[in-house]
Amino acid sequence: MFSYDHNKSLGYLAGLASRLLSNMLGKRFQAAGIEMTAEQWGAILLLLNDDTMTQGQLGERLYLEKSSVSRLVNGLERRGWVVRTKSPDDSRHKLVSPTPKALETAERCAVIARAVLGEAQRGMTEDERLVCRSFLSRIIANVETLSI
Amino acid sequence: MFSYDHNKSLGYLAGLASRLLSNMLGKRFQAAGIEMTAEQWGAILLLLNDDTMTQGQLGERLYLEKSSVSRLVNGLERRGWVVRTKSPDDSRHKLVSPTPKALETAERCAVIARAVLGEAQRGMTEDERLVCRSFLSRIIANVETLSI
DNA sequence: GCCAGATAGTTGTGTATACAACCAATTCGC
DNA sequence: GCGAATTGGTTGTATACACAACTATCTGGC
Repeated sequence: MFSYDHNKSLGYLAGLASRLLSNMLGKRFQAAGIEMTAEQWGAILLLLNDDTMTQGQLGERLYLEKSSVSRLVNGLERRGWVVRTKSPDDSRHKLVSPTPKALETAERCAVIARAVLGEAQRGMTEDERLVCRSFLSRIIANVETLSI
Repeated sequence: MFSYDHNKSLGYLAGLASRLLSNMLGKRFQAAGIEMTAEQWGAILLLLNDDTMTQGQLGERLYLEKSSVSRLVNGLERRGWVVRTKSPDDSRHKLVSPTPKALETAERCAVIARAVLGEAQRGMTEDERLVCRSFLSRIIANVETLSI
């Protein structure tokens, strides 16, 4: 007989957890009147930390293909959370910078995101959180090294 | 100043890990001449274990919205891996059953999937794997209980 | 029995993502 | 310096997903 314990597979569980978390975060944002998706939230956080980066750098940090970054930034720009400018050094680069409006919105999002993460991880010890974070980080590093 | 350690966030790491794993799995399938996506693989595994289920049951197991299941099954049907029949008991239900071709393909996919998972988790102890699996399972259970 | 409400699935639409093909700008080999 | 290769971004296309609106079927209250 065929057997494969997919339900126990790390990939399956990680995908499920992240999908459910993203959905919940998006719905909570929406319920608070904030038109931000979970993915936009991830990008805004990077931009508020590093202030300005090129789309390529954003893609490296988010592990996104450049076309995905392009469309992601379109959404952020449309909502007025970032501005796109051509780099004076290399006019191929587009510099993406967060606006004051992004900061203001992110303050409210952070409260919601912390709450969701906290509720999702309730009952877990700090030690477990650390093991899991480290595990996932190493998975990411390992998969990056794999070739097709 | 604004600060939020998103890079350390479980949701971020889990999303990244699962996305990279899905991409790699899909590419490996493709390289082996198998036209199966990671998502189809997840569904096929469930169907080969339980033989026949309704789309609703499939959605419950995969945590997918019914419209997503509908389109997922479309893809599986198109490739001849499942057949859809109306349930005789309740003609609203569509029964989804795997075909012999699905079993044959899955045997080959399982080898690839085990290899990818193994490579992704290399260097990790069995104990860490267990902690992480349990952690993610509890995250999923917790998020399910949350209300908007 | 019948009609209102519930349930299963499909289709329309919008977002997220990858890959391929393309354009524009830069850099490198010579 | 100039043409070729490289790099950064955009657009076209395809898959994956959610939500809303719809259809068809079933169930329960009466």
